[in-house]
Parts: sequence; structure tokens; C-alpha cells
Amino acid sequence: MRSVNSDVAYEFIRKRILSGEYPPGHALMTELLAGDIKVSRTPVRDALRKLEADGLVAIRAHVGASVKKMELKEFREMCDLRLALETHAAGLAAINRTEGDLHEIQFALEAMRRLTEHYCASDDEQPWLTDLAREDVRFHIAIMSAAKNDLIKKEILRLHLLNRVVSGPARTPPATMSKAESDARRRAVLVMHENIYAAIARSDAAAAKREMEFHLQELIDYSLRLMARAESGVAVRELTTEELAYGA
Amino acid sequence: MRSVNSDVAYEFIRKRILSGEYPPGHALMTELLAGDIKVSRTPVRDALRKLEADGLVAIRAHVGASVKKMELKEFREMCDLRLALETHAAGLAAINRTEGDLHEIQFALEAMRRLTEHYCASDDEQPWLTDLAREDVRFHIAIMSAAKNDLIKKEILRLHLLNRVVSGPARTPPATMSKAESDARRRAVLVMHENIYAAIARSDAAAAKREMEFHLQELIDYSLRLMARAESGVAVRELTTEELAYGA
DNA sequence: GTTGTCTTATGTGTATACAAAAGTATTCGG
DNA sequence: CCGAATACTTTTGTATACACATAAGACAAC
Repeated sequence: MRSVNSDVAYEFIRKRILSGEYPPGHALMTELLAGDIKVSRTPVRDALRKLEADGLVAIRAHVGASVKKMELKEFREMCDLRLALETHAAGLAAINRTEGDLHEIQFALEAMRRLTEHYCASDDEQPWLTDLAREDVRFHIAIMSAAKNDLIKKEILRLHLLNRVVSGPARTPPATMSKAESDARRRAVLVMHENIYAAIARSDAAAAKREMEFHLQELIDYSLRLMARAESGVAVRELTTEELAYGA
Repeated sequence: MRSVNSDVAYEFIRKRILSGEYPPGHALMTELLAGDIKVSRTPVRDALRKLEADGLVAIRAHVGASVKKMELKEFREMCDLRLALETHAAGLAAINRTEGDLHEIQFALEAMRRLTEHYCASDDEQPWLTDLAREDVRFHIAIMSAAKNDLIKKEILRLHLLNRVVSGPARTPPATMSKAESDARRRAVLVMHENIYAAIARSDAAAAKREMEFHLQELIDYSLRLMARAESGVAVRELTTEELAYGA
């Protein structure tokens, strides 16, 4: 069933967008891609259409396709959409979870706890962060799965990926944050996750929704602060370039 | 900008799906459609891909495209997704609404009130129903617009259309419901709308969400009952056919 | 009479060639 | 020296021809 070149092209391009090799705004020209993938333009166009549906690519008629690039307003709207869905999913998870789901969530939670402690005790930063992030998404995915609604799960996963891509520039390490601040933040995240887990464990839908909403709102505020800073940073950089040209 | 045949094909097919001319399950063959629209297969394939993204069409490799057909489980999941989004939107509307938005909502509400009264007083059914349904969606759309989140609005609209298509067989007139029951139901809907409006008017986000959730849950339960009945009806019809073959 | 396989036909997936539109560079006039 | 109009280049959109997968039908064997 994988004898479909469209799917090959789709995976090829999607992978490079998610890895950051094709950053937001990067032009996706069909002939070029067709050459790289060694298929014709037709399946490449098909793949781009599918990626557009995923929200990862923007296509303008007679102009071409490019990796999706969001301005702040759209990003905020996307975050809010995610908030609505994940909050609802948390409520569903509290109702529909099985014991197995619960263990899955707990597993991710305990991995995060271990990593958080390990990190706060040591000094090196980078390697642990990716692990921590992985367990973080594992936690959220486990909750979505426990909600027993594949449609909502798929939509949330879509938004997670989209978020990862478009907030690429803002994903740069904080750098402006002290270690004490980072540690405090990480511990706070852990506490929020524990609260969410507890609510789901005792099948308290209202509390699960409340805790999840609180957690995500905090996360979103944080992301938006980072993004706003990154955007103003870009603006400053552009001004500097202009000034240089002006000075030369 | 309408020099793009893909868009022509897209509108052409989409229109017929929404009108019911192409019912759920109906095969969509590229060559045939291309002939009808008087373009080649290429833009038709593009259009089908876009419709697939909208959820209106299902495409299987090497088999072809057909108008989306949902089984009960998926339909329930979709309803739940819609519940999550519209409930959230109602909360946002209570916060972000302007006076203009409020008037828009009120306008639709009053039109519904008038039609409901007019209908309950008379005996003829059909012509008023479409008007009532139109004002109903106008009411919901006005709320989504007041929420000031285009992404969520677009997604809800998508689900509304999808709902209209896949519940096509269940959209048949109740017939099993007495006039008194129908009237009571319509009045109940009106009351719920009034409660939602009141909550949004006094900027009470929690109440708006609560009232919207109640309203939609009721609507969904009703739809699911209809659909379950329609599905069992189809099952009976198939059994009958089999029995006829058996008897012959 | 039923089942299994083979053939055939229809329709999709893909490649390629052509047309048209957008953006870019160039040239001509002021 | 600058601006605007024009020609050109690049890349998309579309049509068509071909290859291939799936499904349906016929035929033979059991």
C-alpha cells in the first residue's frame, strides 16, 4: 500500500519541516523538491496539498508553497484552540480512563519527576531538556489517549506539531533566565502535572479540566512572552540592518 | 484570482455535496467529474484533496474518492469535538463581545422567537422549519464571531457543514413526533438560546459556557437518537431485502 | 452448485509537455 | 540620475498520455 509516491513525498517534506531543515517561510518549489525526491511534480503537489491541510504549509495560487509562518495574532488563536481541546480532553480522560491509561500517565509523570530532580541537582542543561520535553509530550499524549476520542486526539496532535514548527524562532534557549528561575519553573510544571494526574485518577472531570486549563494558560503565556520577545528581537535586528545600510 | 480551475472544481463538487445531490457514500470519479466541470482530471484531483481536508470526502489510494460516510462512533466523536469548541467559543464571546456583536446575536434570537411563536400557533410545518434552522445557525455563527477567534470559528463552521452532510439520512423529518412534542422541543431550544444570550450579555463567561454546553449536549443527544434510529432502520431494510431473497 | 483462479476492464497514480501568471531585470524616456 | 514601461525568466497551473492496481466477470475444476 506504500506504492504511492504522494505519500513518499509527503513524508519527505513533512520530516524536513518538523526537523527545522525547512524553516518557516522557506519556499517549497515543486520542481526542486521533485528532483530531490526523484519523483515528478504531480505527487509533490499532492503532498503539498496534504501538508497545507495539516497547517504546516501555506499555498498561494500562482505564487507557490512555503512553510507556514504565523504572526502573533494567529499564534494566539491557535494556542487558544489548543487550550479548548486539551482542557476538554482532560475532562473526558477523567471519565473514560482505564487503569491502563492511568498507569501510562503515571509512568510519564514519574519520568518527568526523576528528570526534573536530576536536572535541578546538576549544572549541565542541554541534554536533559530534550528528555524532559519528550516526557512532557508523553504525559499529554497519554491523557489524550485516555480521553477515548480519536478525532480530538488527532486534532491536538496536529496543533502540537504546528506549534513546534511555527514557534521555531522562539524555541531558542531562554538565556535571559537564571538557573534558579528555570528550576522554579520546571518544578511548577511538575506540580501542575501532578494535580492534573490526581484529578484524573479520582475521576474528577471538573477538577481535571480546571487544572489542565490552568497549566496550559501558564504555558501559553510563557510561549507568548518568548514569541513577543523574539519578534521584537527580529524587528530590532532589521532596524540594525537598515541602519548599517544607512551608515554605509 | 478566480483564474484557478481547481477552485472552480472545488466549489462545483462541494456545492453538490452540501445540497445532497451527492449523498454520503456516492463515488466521485475524476474523469466523470472532469467531464461535467469541463476541466481536466488534474484540478479535479486537487479539489478532491481539499474536500478531503474539509472532511467532506474520503479518498483511498487506487480505489477512488467518495462522499464521506460516518459510522456512529465517529459521529459521536465529531459531536463531542464540536461541543468542546462551541462551549469554549461561548465563553470567549462573553468576554470579547462588542455591543455590535450583542445586537447581532439578539437579532437572530428575536427572529427565532417570532418564528417559533408563529409556528406553534399554526399548523403547516415545512416552510417555517428552514427559516427557523437558518436563524438557529445565524445565532450560533454570531456567537462564534463575537468570540474573536477566526481559527476556532473556521473549525466550528467546518464541523457544522460536515454535520449537515453526514447526518443527511437522519435529517429526514421526525414523523414519529407529535406536534405537541415538536412545539415543546422548539420552545425549549428558544429558552436555552435566551439563557446563552443573557449570559453573554452580562459578560458571564462561566455561565455562557455552562448554558452552551447544556444546549449542545441536548442537541447532540437528540441527533444521536435520530441517527441510531435511522441506522437501525437501514439495518431492518437490509434484513428485509435478505429475507426477500431468501423467500424467493 | 460452488469455489477458486485467471482474464479483462475501468479508474487511479504518475510523468511530461504546454500555457499562463507572477516577479525580475532591462531599457528607454524624462 | 531616476522612474516607468516592457521584455524576459522562473515557476506555477493544466492537459494529456501512459503505467499500474483494483475489482468484476468468466471460465474451469472440484
